[in-house]
Amino acid sequence: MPELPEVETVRRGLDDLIIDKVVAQVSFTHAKQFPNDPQAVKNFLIGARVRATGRRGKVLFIHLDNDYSLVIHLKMTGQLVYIDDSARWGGGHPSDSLVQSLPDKSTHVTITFRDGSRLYYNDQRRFGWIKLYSDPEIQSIPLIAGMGPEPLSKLTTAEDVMQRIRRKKNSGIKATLLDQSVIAGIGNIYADESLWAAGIHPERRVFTLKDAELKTLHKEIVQVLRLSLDKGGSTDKNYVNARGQRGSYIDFARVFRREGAPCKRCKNEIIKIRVAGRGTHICAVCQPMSGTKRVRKGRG
DNA sequence: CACTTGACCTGTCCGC
DNA sequence: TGCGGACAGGTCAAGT
Repeated sequence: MPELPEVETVRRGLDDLIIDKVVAQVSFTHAKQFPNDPQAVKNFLIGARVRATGRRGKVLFIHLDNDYSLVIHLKMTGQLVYIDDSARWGGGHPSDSLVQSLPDKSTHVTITFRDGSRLYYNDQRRFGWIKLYSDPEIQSIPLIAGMGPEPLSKLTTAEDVMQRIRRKKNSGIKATLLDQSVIAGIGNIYADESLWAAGIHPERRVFTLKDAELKTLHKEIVQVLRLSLDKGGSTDKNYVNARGQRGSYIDFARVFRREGAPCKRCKNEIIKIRVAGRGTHICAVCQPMSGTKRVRKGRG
């Protein structure tokens, strides 16, 4: 489930790998994954040069030199993997097996560049998509237009984030964190991780949260996203970066997928419950519904 | 209007 | 060993 750290890791990889490449050819298996007018693809994608990469929340951009961009959402199982001859024959890193085996049956879009290198879009469950937009159109994509602030941007203040969360007064705090219009880029993993770190039960209604709790939550969101970025994101099952390599944040996770294991703060057993329709991992001692529990610094 | 639930998909795991 | 069903979760549409 690529969230902000995973998408940003892919973006950084692409930025090293595909800038200045010229698109020569595009193929796809399902129009739902690549829902583009063939004429627009022919006119504005084929022959275009990659100018820059970008990201907004969990949405990835490949900006072309003609004021068009590929807009990409990996959703749950999407991968963007770049392969050239040096990766195929010279790599030597642990992801070689994946690199060697592409394309495979999960490859739904293949972009071939003029130098023969390729960008594969793989998506086991086919929830994600790649779409060509003119740059002005991007702003009118509802998801983009309504998206909340970037949590890691220096321009985003704790006060702004807290105020946006407060507007969802009757919602549960986890549902609020997952709402991309409140804050961009958080998904199930980092919602659970940051709520544990802040000592807040995911079912707490927003109006019950004290300012100090929201302030701590904001701080922990920033820290957990930064840590994950540092670890190259989380690979649960599918996620890999643009070179086909896995991320290692899961090894550092405090609650996510740790049900049955001891809480790293109080040794109580981590349990899995269902909140906002999602599997949710908590320490019921550190994250009480009452919200009166004082959270000490974890060494997590 | 505010908020919650179901649909979209397919691979994996569990119980029988 | 095979099979049905639950489960995984980001976003949008539909429902309460």
